Amino acid sequence: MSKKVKNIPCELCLSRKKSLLSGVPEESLCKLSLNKNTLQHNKGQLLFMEGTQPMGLFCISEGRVKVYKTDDAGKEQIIKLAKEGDFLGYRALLSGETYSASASILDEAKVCFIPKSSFNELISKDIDFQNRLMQAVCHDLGIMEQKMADMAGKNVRQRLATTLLMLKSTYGIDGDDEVEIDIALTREDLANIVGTATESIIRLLSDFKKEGLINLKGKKISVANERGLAHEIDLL
Amino acid sequence: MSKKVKNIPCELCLSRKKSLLSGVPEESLCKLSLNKNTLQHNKGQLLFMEGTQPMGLFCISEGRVKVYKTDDAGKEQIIKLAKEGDFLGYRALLSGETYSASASILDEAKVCFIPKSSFNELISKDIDFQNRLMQAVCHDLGIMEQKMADMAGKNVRQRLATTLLMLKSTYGIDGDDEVEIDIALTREDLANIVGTATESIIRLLSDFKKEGLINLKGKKISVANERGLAHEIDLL
DNA sequence: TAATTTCAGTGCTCACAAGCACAGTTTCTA
DNA sequence: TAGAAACTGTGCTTGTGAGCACTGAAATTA
Repeated sequence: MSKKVKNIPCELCLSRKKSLLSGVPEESLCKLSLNKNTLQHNKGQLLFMEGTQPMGLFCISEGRVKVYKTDDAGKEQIIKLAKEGDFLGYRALLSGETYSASASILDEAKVCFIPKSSFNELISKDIDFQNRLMQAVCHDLGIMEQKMADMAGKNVRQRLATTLLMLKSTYGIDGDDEVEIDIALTREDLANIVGTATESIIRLLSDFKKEGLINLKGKKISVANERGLAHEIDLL
Repeated sequence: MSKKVKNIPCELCLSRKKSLLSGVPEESLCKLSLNKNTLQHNKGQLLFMEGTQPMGLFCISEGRVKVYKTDDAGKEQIIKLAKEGDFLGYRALLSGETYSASASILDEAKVCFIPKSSFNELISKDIDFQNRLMQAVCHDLGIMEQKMADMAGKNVRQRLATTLLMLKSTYGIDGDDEVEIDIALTREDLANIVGTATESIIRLLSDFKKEGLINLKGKKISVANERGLAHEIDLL
């Protein structure tokens, strides 16, 4: 279940430094803090649902969230993963459309909800913030174009290698001679990122392990040979 | 080849009504007209290339343009098609990155080039324009997310049907009992939109024709049964 | 801690779609 | 307008990856 917890003031939030709010003056942050709500969510909890109207913006203070579309057949495609400091739901808010995807919690998370009006006020008053926001949206668009092209042009093996490298650089914890990917994803989640069947992911992960590219300890995946994985992507 | 032609003043341009410039006051438009250049391009001409630095914005006055990424193997994936009134290159300009794709002319076209400085001035002086721009970018992001999910979740037949319906609604000319798709695409272009091999497109088009969904007259494709095509997409 | 559910892993089969080779057609262009 | 080049169309073969059925392991929950 989700429950309301004591608000984490934006001006004191550690995740803020990683977010688009990092350059916003303290005065504006305090104002934001007054109007927002911090909620604690459990694993599996739905944050928002495809097709519904956005009422505000979500800012992740702690934990991980997956954003996904569900097709007519019920299969989900994960659009992106979000972590502490990330904004969610701004696309729908800014385009004036309904949510084009759903979001749900991957592990226990604290998420702040900023009402639409407060967000709009921040945008209109802070030109710098608005510019950074525009920059971020345009960057995201570039990422998404690349993902689209990858889906069309790369095979499952190449896409899995791409995904593992992305996960490593975002959620990697450096170990002795390997980097552990620290995010709670099932094989099914991984399949829904890569855009393939769960069985294919399982088989390919075990191939990668045999080839010394990765290591598997239960759900935990570690990258053992980054260059090798990168090599899988371009030339095969 | 590309050659410079007499500038089409923005305030008089017929394509402007369809563009993001439609709400911009005449005074700003005149200023824009003074600093821009109108160029006439032939089929095949490159407008900009992946990886290069954007120097300004392209606005299509006449004709059609394809925007595409080229992968390591040399295969191109068409990201989007642009027509009169569409802006090109704003993503790179606004994110401060290099072009993430190339653009080339599909048939004879007139394209205006607006230098970066003029575009930035317009943005900073016209809040309404900036808001519409943000809205447009966010909308594009939603489109691209959907395309990514389609690539992952739909088969080639479904994706071709989706593409044909999109082309119909954008480039369709109503005929007696069918709608002609009025854009000069080769079967290879179509394959590069759908994300498949040229042979597959050829075979599927001929299947669709046999099934009475479309008609083919040389390069021209006409949609004969829109509902039938739509039915191909969701339930199969 | 037993029972239930969810998740990981494996073998097997089959179909979609890619790729090659080649023939015929249309469109450039010299 | 003749020749070249680009594009369309068809047959054939092959491999990737999806889907099903099932076993075993791990994680929840009563």
